[in-house]
Amino acid sequence: MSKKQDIMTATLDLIHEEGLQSVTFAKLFKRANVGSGTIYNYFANKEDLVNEVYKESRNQMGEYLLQGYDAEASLYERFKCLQMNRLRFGMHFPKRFLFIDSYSFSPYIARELRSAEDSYNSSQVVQDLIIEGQRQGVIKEMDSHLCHQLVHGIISSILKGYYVEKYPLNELQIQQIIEASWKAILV
Amino acid sequence: MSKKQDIMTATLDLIHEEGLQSVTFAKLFKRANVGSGTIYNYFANKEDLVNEVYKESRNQMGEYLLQGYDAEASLYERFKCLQMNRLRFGMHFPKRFLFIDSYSFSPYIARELRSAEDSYNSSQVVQDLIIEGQRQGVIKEMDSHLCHQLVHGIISSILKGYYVEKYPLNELQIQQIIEASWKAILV
Amino acid sequence: MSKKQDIMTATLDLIHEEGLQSVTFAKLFKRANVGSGTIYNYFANKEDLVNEVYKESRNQMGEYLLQGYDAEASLYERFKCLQMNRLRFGMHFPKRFLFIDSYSFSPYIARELRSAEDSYNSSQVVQDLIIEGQRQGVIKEMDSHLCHQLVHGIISSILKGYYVEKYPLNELQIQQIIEASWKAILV
Amino acid sequence: MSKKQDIMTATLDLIHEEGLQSVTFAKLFKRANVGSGTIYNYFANKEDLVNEVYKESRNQMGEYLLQGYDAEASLYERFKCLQMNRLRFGMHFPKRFLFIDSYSFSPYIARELRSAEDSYNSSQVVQDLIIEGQRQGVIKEMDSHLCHQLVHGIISSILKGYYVEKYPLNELQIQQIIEASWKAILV
DNA sequence: TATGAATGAGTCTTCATTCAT
DNA sequence: CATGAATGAAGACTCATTCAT
Repeated sequence: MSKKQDIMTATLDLIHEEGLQSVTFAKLFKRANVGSGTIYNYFANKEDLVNEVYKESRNQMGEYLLQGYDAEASLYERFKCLQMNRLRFGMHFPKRFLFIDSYSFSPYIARELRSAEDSYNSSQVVQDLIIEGQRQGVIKEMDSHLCHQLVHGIISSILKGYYVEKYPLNELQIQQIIEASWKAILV
Repeated sequence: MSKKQDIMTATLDLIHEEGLQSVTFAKLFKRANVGSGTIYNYFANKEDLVNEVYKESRNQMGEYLLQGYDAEASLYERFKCLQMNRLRFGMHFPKRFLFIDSYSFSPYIARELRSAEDSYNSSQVVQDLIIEGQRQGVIKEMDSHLCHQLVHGIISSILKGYYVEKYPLNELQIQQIIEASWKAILV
Repeated sequence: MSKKQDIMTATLDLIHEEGLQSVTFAKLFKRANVGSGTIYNYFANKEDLVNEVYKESRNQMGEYLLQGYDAEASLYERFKCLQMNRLRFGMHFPKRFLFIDSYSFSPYIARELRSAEDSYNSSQVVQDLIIEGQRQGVIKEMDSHLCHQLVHGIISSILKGYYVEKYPLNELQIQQIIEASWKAILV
Repeated sequence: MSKKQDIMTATLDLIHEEGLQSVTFAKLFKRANVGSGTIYNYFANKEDLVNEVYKESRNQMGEYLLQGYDAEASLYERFKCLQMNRLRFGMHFPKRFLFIDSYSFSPYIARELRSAEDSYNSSQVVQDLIIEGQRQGVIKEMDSHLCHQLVHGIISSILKGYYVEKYPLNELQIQQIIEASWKAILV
C-alpha cells in the first residue's frame, strides 16, 4: 500500500508544481522513490494513475465538505457549514482543490469520473438545500443548478486569488465571503 | 499576416478541443494548413506561440469588457455593463474565455503575462469602480482585490456550467446573475 | 517435476499460438499457473527454457520416428515406416513439429542443439537406409545428406499445407505422399 | 526513396542475421544510417516495416520465378523452368528466400499478405501446370494443392540444407533435384 | 521450493526543432 | 517566406530477472 500511495502523492505534487502536461514518468519515479516499472504494478498507465488521483481527491473533498453538517440546523447554518467547509478544504489542501478544479472539465479525466458524484453525495446535499430554501421563499427562484454553480464558483474563485496571494484569508474575510455568497442568492 | 493568424487560430481551436497537453505541432500544421517549418518564422517555439495566443485573447477580452462603458453612468449601471460584457464575452467566445480561465493560474503561461494588464486596463476600471462604491458606502468594505475576484468568479463559474449545458442562459438568467453578483457585494 | 513440465508445456503452447517472439514470461506464468520466480528454479533464463523445450521435442520426435521400425524388413518397408512415422508425428503433434521445423535453422536455438542428434539416432537410421539403398542400386546415387533432406522436406512441406487446411490428409493422400517421396529418389 | 530502401535493406539483413525477434530499432538505425525518427516517415511502425519487406520479397520472388518461362514449351520444360527458377532464387537471394519461408506462417505477418498472391501470379502458373499435366495423364492424380506443396517443399527443404552447408549445390545436384521432384509426381 | 513485488535496462514511438531547397 | 524530410532527445511502457519472505 505504501508504494502505491507514494506514487499517488508524488503525482499530485508534480501536477501542482508543474502542471499535468509536464508530469513525466522520469520525474515521477525520482520523486516517489520507486523503480520505473513499479507504477505498472498498480496502474495500467499514466492516464489511469491520474484518474485514480482525481477520484481519491474527489472523495476526500466530498467527505470534508460534510464535516460537522447538522441536518437539523437552520437553513443558513447549514449553508454556512457547507461553504465554510469548501473554503477550508481549499485552504488546507490547495493541491487537491486546484487539481479537481482544473481538470474537472478536462478531456484527460474520464467523463464518467468528472460527472460522477463523490461517494458522500455532498453535491446532492447542496442541491437539496437550495431547493428547500426556494420552497421556503428564502432563496431566490432560479435554476437550482445555476444557483449551485454560483455559490460554488464564488469559493473557487476566491481561493484561486488566495493561492497567488492577492489577499489574505483570515476569519474576517471568510465571514465576508460566506455572507456575500448568501446574500447573492437571497430573494 | 494570414499564415500567422491561421496558426494562432488553429492553436486556440486545438487547445479547446483536446487540451493544451495534446496539442502537437503535427496536428497544428495540418489544421492550419502550413508547413512544419513555417511556425518558426513567427514564433520562437511552442511556449511562445501559446503565450502569444494567451496575450491576444486577454487583449480581445479586455476590449470587449469595456464595450459601451459609460464613465458617467450610475455606479450600478457601470457595474452591470462590466458584468454583462464579461458574461457575453464568455458566451460568444467560449474558446478564448476558457483558455484564459484555465491557464491564468497555470505554470505554462509566463508569470509576467498572467498578472499583466491587458492593453485596455479593464481590470483597473473594475478595481476603481469597487473602490468608488466603497467610498460611497454602497459596496461593502472589504479587500478590493477580494471583492473584484468575487464578482469575476461568479461569472466564470456560471459560464463553465453553461458550457457543459447544465442550464440555459437567456435574458432571465442573465438578469438573475447580474443581480446576484451585485447583491453579493452590497453593504 | 510437475511444475517444470507445466512450464514447458505452456511454453510450447504459447509459441504455437503467438510465435516465439511474443512469448513473454508474464504470459507464461499465467498460463502455467506458477509464480514468476519459479521458472528460475528450473531454467537459467528464457533462452535456456526454449532450448530445453526444443531438446525435449527433438527427443520425442526421434522416439516416435522409430516406432515399429523393423531392421529386418525390406528397404521399402523400412523407408515407408520412417516416412509414415514422420508424417503421423506431424499430424498428431503439430505444435512440436512446427516448433522443431521453424527453429531448427533459427539463431535462437543453440547451434550445438540444432545439429545434435536426438538420443534415438533416428537421423542416423535414415542416413544408413539411404546409403544401403544406393549400394543396392535401388536409390539413386547422390549426396546422401541431400537425399535425406529431400525426403524429409517433402513431409515437412506437406504438413505445413495440412496445418493451414489447404487439403485433407487421409489414407489415400498419405499413400500418395509416401509413394511420391519414394519415387523421387529411385534410380 | 534512398532512405526508405536503406531501411528495408537493413531490416532484411538483420532478420537474416539474428532473427526477427532480435531486430531492434536501435540496431536498425545504426545499420541503415538514419535517425531514429526517420523510419516513421515511411512506416507506421515496426510491424508495418516488416510487412513491407515481406511484400517486396514476395514480389521479387514472384517475378524471378517466371523468368524465361515459355508457355509454349513442353510440360517438362516448363516444370523444369519453374523449379530451377525457385532453386536459383533461393541460392541467389538466401535472405529473401528464408524470410519468406520462415514467416509465411507466422502471426507477425498480416494474414492477407501471407495468403496473397504476388503480383506475378506465379503461384497460379504452377497450379495450372499441374492440372494440365494431370489432364494429359502425365502427372499423378492427386489434390493439386498437395502436389503443388510437394514440389515447392522439395526445393525449400533442399535450400535450407544448402544454407547450412550440408552439401554443395552445383549443376549436377541441381539436375538431380529437378529430376527427383519431377519423378515424385509422375504417374 | 514457491512466490510475486520491485526493479531498471531496454524497447518502441513521439514530437519539437533544424536546415537544405 | 514557405516547405517538409530528417533528426535525436525524451517520452511512455515492457519484461526478464532478482530477492526477501
